[in-house]
Order: sequence, then structure tokens, then C-alpha cells
Amino acid sequence: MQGQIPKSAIVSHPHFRNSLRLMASGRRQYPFHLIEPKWQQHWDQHQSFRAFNPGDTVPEGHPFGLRHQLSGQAARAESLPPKFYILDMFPYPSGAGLHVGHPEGYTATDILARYRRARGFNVLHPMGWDSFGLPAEQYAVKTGQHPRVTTEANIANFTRQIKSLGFSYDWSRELATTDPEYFKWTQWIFLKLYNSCFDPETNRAQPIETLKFPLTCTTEEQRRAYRDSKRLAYVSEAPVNWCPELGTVLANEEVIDGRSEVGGFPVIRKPMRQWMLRITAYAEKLLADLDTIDWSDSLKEMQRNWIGRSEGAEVEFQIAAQTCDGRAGAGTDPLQPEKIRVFTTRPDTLFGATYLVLSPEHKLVGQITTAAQQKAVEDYQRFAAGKSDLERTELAKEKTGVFTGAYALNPVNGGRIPVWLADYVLASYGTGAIMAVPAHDTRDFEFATKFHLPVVQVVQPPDSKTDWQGFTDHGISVNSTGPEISITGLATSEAKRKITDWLAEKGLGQATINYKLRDWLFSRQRYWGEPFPIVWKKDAAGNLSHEALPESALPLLPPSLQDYKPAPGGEPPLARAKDWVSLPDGSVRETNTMPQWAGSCWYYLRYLDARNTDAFVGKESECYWMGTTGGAVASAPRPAGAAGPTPGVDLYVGGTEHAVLHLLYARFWHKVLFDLGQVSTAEPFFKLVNQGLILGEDGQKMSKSRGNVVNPDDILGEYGADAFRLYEMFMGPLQETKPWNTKGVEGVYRFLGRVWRLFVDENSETDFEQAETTAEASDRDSLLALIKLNPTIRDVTPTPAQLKTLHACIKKVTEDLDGMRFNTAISAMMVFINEAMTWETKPVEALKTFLQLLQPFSPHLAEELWNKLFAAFNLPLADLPYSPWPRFDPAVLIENKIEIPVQVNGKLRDVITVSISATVPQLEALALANEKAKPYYEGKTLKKIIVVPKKLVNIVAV
RNA sequence: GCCGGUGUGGCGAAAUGGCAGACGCACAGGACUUAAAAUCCUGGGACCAUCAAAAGUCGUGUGGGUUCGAGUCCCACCACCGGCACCA
Repeated sequence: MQGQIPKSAIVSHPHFRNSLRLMASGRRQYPFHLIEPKWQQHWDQHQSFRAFNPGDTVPEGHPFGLRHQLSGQAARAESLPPKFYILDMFPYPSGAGLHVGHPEGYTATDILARYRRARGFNVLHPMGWDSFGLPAEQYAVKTGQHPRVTTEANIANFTRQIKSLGFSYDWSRELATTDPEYFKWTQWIFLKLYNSCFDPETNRAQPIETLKFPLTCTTEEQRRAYRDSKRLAYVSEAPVNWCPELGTVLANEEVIDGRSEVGGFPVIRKPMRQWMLRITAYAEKLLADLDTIDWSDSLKEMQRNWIGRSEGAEVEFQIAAQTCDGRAGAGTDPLQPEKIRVFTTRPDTLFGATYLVLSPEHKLVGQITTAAQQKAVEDYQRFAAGKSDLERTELAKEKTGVFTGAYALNPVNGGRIPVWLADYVLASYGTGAIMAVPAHDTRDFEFATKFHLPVVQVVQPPDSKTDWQGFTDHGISVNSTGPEISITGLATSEAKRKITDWLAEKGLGQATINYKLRDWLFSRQRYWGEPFPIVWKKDAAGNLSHEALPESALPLLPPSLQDYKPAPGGEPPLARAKDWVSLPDGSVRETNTMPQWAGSCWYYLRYLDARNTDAFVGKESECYWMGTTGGAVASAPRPAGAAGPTPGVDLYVGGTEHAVLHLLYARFWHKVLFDLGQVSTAEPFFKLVNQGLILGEDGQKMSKSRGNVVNPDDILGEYGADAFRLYEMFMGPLQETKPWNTKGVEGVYRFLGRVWRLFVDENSETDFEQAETTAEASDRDSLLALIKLNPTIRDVTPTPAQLKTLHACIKKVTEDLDGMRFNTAISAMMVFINEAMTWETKPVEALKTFLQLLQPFSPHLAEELWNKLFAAFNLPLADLPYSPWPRFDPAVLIENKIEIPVQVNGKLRDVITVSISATVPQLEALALANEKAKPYYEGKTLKKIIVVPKKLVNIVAV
């Protein structure tokens, strides 16, 4: 039919392009289209990858039970093999479906899960859905379709795609954050946070009932207010990041350069009543415990920077008395001049402080401003308040500010210094006020230059050639002598210590540690999130106070709505459901919902015991999978090479985009749960690896607008899941960013074809192909049964050379899997196959072992061939995924002849073959006798001969 | 600006301080075929030279250093990627 159409006509016709592409790639290398569904069904039906908890009964005949002698028994923590918890960051099930980036990490973890199973571990490898999220809600706003409907359809599609890749997940533990049975416990954990406070003395969270009230709290209202101010989940009226476009507030972490991380919309600051989580109480632990976990340096560094610990001192400045007369603020006692506290990391530069700067929002501004400056100050405050975050960062180059008219007294020398207002000082950091040392701080220097403020040197750079102006490093203090204290001549660190001690002694300040980390803004004005289990009550005076729902009221379901838009007046969508909001006793429900991060903060714990209806996780399961069975609580740093199971998740793989959001939040929740005795480890994720980004074929980031997105479904259809998995790993190291190249898939696909042809009989393949086209055989299994084993495979003892090839491969694959070097493991298997293709007789033992190595990477093909092999040779059936991992025999790899390079002055001149046992003098003699090397040193003086046995000989001559 | 990472053929990449470029892609030549596809075999860093080959020289971002020997270790710099960015 097509043969009559000129080829050029076909090519130019878009309708034929697809069929041409199929023609170009030719016939299938092997029938993956039959093999892959076959084994996926088999694993599903047999629950092959179900992980067993302590207390579970291992079904009779389950391969895990057969391997570990647990068939039909109730497993106990002590009788189960060591655990290995290998976790993927669960995806948000978007409408767009899977992306080739998702399966990269999933393939890596699946390979390791399968490898660990073969190594005899009890492997926990689960998958679930981070299914709350904005897209489903935006779709609901547009169409009125309930987000749950959208979400379920997306989950179904993601499940189909993920299952088609043959991953060995334990689907019996599948979870979705939108499932009421799941978010019941998310709300439960919120109540734990709500009902806890952080005790600075014990340095841990405790139930709120243990809170000690100060003596000043006498009335019930005062006690309530005090209690509410100490909760780990509290209400704040502070300015928040409001994104008008998204109609919600955002956490600091979700705002990038003044725009929303999702969508890139402008964000403005707006005071609103919001729920906050007191993550700052954990700043120190979150920082310190980074040293106990095995994460990449870059990731740890990102978290350290985000937490932003800085040591310094708070210093108190008196407002100079004269200014009190003319000040604007009324009703305060003029005999009690105000004090301003500043935070500085450089108390040693105190003598160089030539002015103070308050943030425009500082609460003392009104009181200290003089009448003459009042208007200018108020104008400036308005100007600063009107700036969005975006403008504040974009206009950062040019400093702005205004003089308040007030003066402060420098405590070390009594100097009168002006007090200014400027928005380069942030209200939310430190005390919201600074002492400006223009000589030794870049920002202060810029400001002082612009407003002609004095610059006084107080630090001498160690290198006398360095200009002291703008010198911000450590040096020697100069010009730093006052009536009571002198630090002149001291090195910076010593000067800091001395002056801080003096300030403390005088009651003028103290050493302080500040963090960049802010409390976590935890409420969102959205529909599709967990409702807060909180109601608001009004007392007789009309004051609102919040109260937690009892645990028995969980899960608190969101109401059903017709319209998902924010309610009129900017209220969250939940406020539309009047019946739901108003309760019979006159109280009203909280209408904010939790952010998407809430569900992902603890999902790794739910997997441990996903169907538990009595607890968020059962104690025994938690201890077993988190590696603390036996009561050993892993709060202390784990010494290198410590025995026993890893505390926490053994391996967590996901993208870097979660470096400071999810990973910091989850660590925080985990630490609270640890303090409250709910979990047994101080850290959730012991080892964490970030997979690199996969770029499009054009080397650009994949995106719909660039049109370079690769859909896994297309690749699977053409090359199969095994080839897809193999390619994703063969591209390069897991952590690197690398471009996709479909031609590369063809390469690994050809490799799998070679594996297939090594095992099967060519003639039977022809029969199979004919049967397939004429449908002689009716079903998949009888079609596949037509494929016979290659007759050159025999039950014979491998030759030493064959054994060497095999064991070199076992060694390389094993070591590379331990080091997560998947790409080189695959190339080792390619080397083996290239070699084995040349064998005239193929020993069945060697091929069996090879399939065990291949199984983690390309499990479907390996299973099919394994079972064919066993049937053909009448071997007692063994389940491939649970067959013990091959061991390599170093004795087999020993050569008696090896090639040794001969160098002259470090340059290669020849390669000689010598006995493995050649001694140093023998090697020396052989090298000197070498004719090719001779010309390069003849006529020169032999200085020495370097001989590294089994490595090389180097003749050094001058 | 600060912090972290990466620089190796046409491309993805590989190399406990010891033969740079394994393995794969793309390419070229050959075998099989009426022809193609598929498959199998062979080749290949650059330069110089040549009918051809051998031999030679240079080569891991740049410049120095350590070493018998450096892609690998040290110092300085350049480029790209990622993160943070008025945090006092």
C-alpha cells in the first residue's frame, strides 16, 4: 500500500511521520510488550513486594517468608531480618502526568530496594500522593468540579504510569494526604503542636499543661493569654506575605525575590491574623543535628544558611535626655527616657558607632521623634510601608532614610549620636534596630556616605596596605578607649569577648544569638487543604479566643461548596459554608486551611503502619523501621561506623527544590514528635541524596513552552520499561544534571536485545513472530511459551576465563550499587554481555548469575529469562527478586600474567607482559631489557628506577 | 557580593596519584540482503607525516607548584550551573 507512494511524499505528510518513525526503529528487539505486563501482574497478584511489620503473619509461600524461614509465621521484630527503609519524595499528582524527571529518582531507589532485598534485608519501599495542592483548586474555581474528583483522576493516572515502570513498591501502604483517614492524623499532629510549648530549660517541647505561669498572671484571661503566647502553634497578627493573585498568604520560604514561588506573582506585606508554628524554638537543634545525618554538604549548607545563626551581642543605648523635651509622643514620663536595644555581631566596633538606625516599623519611633521631624518621619514610614517586598529588594541599591531628631548616647564613651530611620534595617530581625559602624560595614558605609554621617575607624586591617574604610573582616581594634573600658590593641575575637563581658557587667547588654529563620506561617486562605481543628469562642465582652477540637472530632472534613472562590471580603473559601462555620453554641470554626507542606511533614511515618486506625503510627512498627528496636534512642550523634540499623530512613531520594522547605519542616515536626515521645529518633532522614535535573534534548530545562518535554509513556511504548529504567540510570551519575537523549535509550535497548538473543533460540523467535502476526497462539503466555532457550546454553562448568568475566562483573556491579554508581554498573553488565556473546557454549550457572545482577535494573526481562532458564533445566523454582545476591570470588579474578607499562621519565614507552608474582628486581631487569624504552634513556645517567609491583615500572634518567 | 557544585573527544560519560577517554550515542567502512531495516564485524582525541604503515609531538577550563609520575593533591584565576542576598 504505502510502497506505491513516493517516499518523499510520505515524509512530507505529517500523518505518516509516526509510522515512519516506527519503521525507522524497526522491529522490536524483544517482546517487552508481552513480558512487562506479565510480570507486573505477577508481582501484583503475589504481593511480591509487600513488606512485613512486626506482628504481621507472613503468608504461606510468600517468597520473603521462604527466604527468611518465616512462612506462615507471625513475624517478631527479633525474627525479622534487618530493616532497610528506602523512600522517594512522593509526588504531587498533577494533571500533566509523570515527567521523565520523576522516574529518575524512583528508578534509583527501586534498584537499591531490589538489591537490598536480594541481600536479605526487610525492605520498606512505599509510594503515595502529596495530593492537596493549588492546581486542583484552581480548576475547581473555574469549573465547579470538586478538587477531590480532579485529584482522584490524577492519582489514577499517576498510579498507572508508575506501575507501568515495574517499581517494587509495597502498594498495600499507599497513602494520599487528601484521604480523611490520613489527614485525620495531620490534624492530630497539629493538635499536638497546639497543645505543646517549648521549655527553654529542658530545651524540648512539653505538653502545655506543664507550663509554669509567671506571678503576674493572676486572672484566667491573663493565664489564657500567656498560655496562648507559648504554644508551638499560635496566632499572630504580624504582617504577612499576601499574594493577591493567588488569594492567599505564603510562608517566607515560598516567596522568592518578592514573588510567589508558585506562579511568580507579586507578593505584598499585609497585617493579618494568621496561624504560626514556632519553628524558631528548634533553630539550634535543626542546625546542630545536621552533623548527625548523612546529607550532601551543599544541602546541609543550604539549611545552615536558611537557619542563619549569628552570634553577637545586644547593646542598650539611652536616648539623650535633651530630646525628650521636644518629642512628639504624649503621655509618657519625660523623666524616663527610652532605651533602644540593638543587635550587632561586631560589639568590638562599638566605639565606631556613629549613628543608630531603626526600622521604619520600630515601636519606639513615635516616642522618640521630635516635633520638627515628625512629618518627615511619618512620610518616610508611609513610603516604606507602601513598598512591596519586590520593590524593597529591587531598589536595594539606593539607600533611603530619615533623621528622627533624636540622639542616643554611646554607652562606651557617652558620645551623642543621631538616631535615623531606614528600611535597610529589617523589623523582623534581631531587635529591629542597629548601631551603624560605617567604617566597617558596607551597608552603613553607603548610608553614611549618602547622608554625610561621620565615619570613624576602629579596626586596623592585618595587612597595612588594606584600606580601613569599608574593611569588614577581623583585625586589631584601634581608637577604642573610653573612660571605663578599652579594647584598643586587641584582636577582633578577643575584643568582642572583653566588651561583651563589660556590657553584661554594667547591665548594658549581653551576648545574644540570632537566627534568620522565622516562625512558619502555617495558614492558607484555600479550600483544598486540611481544615484546622479549631473553633473560636466569644466571651461576654466580645473577645474572641481559640479552642482546640477534641481528638474524637477528627477528622474534621471540609464542607462541600458550590463555589470555590475566596468568600467576599477576602475571607477564605471555607467562610462561604455558613452552616459549617457556625456552631450551635455560637462559636465559629477557623476557616483557614493548612499549607501543602503539612501532609508531607510526616508521610514517611505513616508508611510504617499505614492502616493503623488507633494511632498515627504504632510504637512497635515505628521502632522497628526507624531502627531503634531495643529501646536505643538515637538522640546522640551516631558515631561513624556504628553497629546496628541506621536510625531513621536509610535512604531518601528527591529533588533539590525541597532543600529548605519540606526538609526543614519535616525535621521540625519530627523533633517535636520526638520530644513528645511519639517517635524514637531525633532525625527523620538519615541519608539523603538529591537526584539531578533531567534537561530536554536541547540542553534546556524541560518545559511545555519550550516544547522539549519528554513523556515517559511514549518512551515506554517504543522501548519498554526495562530500557527506560536502564537509560535513566545510564545517562550519568544520579546527582548530576544531564540532558535527555532518546538515541541513548536506543543504545541500552539494543543492549537488552543482545541479552535476549544471548538467551533465546533464533528459530523459535521466528515461530513466535509468525504466531503473533497470524494469531495462531491465542494468549500472551502461550505466545511467550513459543520462545525456546538458546541451545548453546548448557549445564557445563564455566571455563576459568568465563568465570573471570562473570566475577569481574559481580564485583563491579556490587561495588557500584553500594556507591550508587548505577551508570558504571550498567557498563559492567554491557562488558559482560559483549564477552558472553562470543562464548560458543554458555554455562547455565554463569547466565543465571548474570540475571540476578540484571534484575534490579531491568526486572521484567530478567524474570522472564530466569523462569525460562529454570524451566528448561528443570531446576527447583526460586523467586528471582528474593534469590540471594551473588558473591564474587576474588580467587577467580587473580591473573598469573599481567600487563605492566614501562615508562621513561614518566612517559609511556611500552607495555610488557609479566608474571603476577614478578619481583621488583625482575621487573627492573625486564624494563631495562626493553628495546622500545632503551632509546629514551641511552646516553643519559640512570637516576633511579621506580617499580610498583603489579602496576608499573618507571625509568628515571637525566 | 557570599556559599556550594561542575569544567575530560562531535555528544552522554569513565578512570584507589600509575597505560586518559571504559561503556554508550552519533559517524565512517565492511559482511549479510534484490534493496533497505535489523543484526554482526572493524575504525576512530588532536596534530604532523605518508601510497600506506610505523614512529613522533601535543592533549582533561587557564596559569603556576608538589611528585619519578597529576584529570586526580596544593595555590591563584576564568567560565558555567544551583542556592542565598540590605539578616547588622
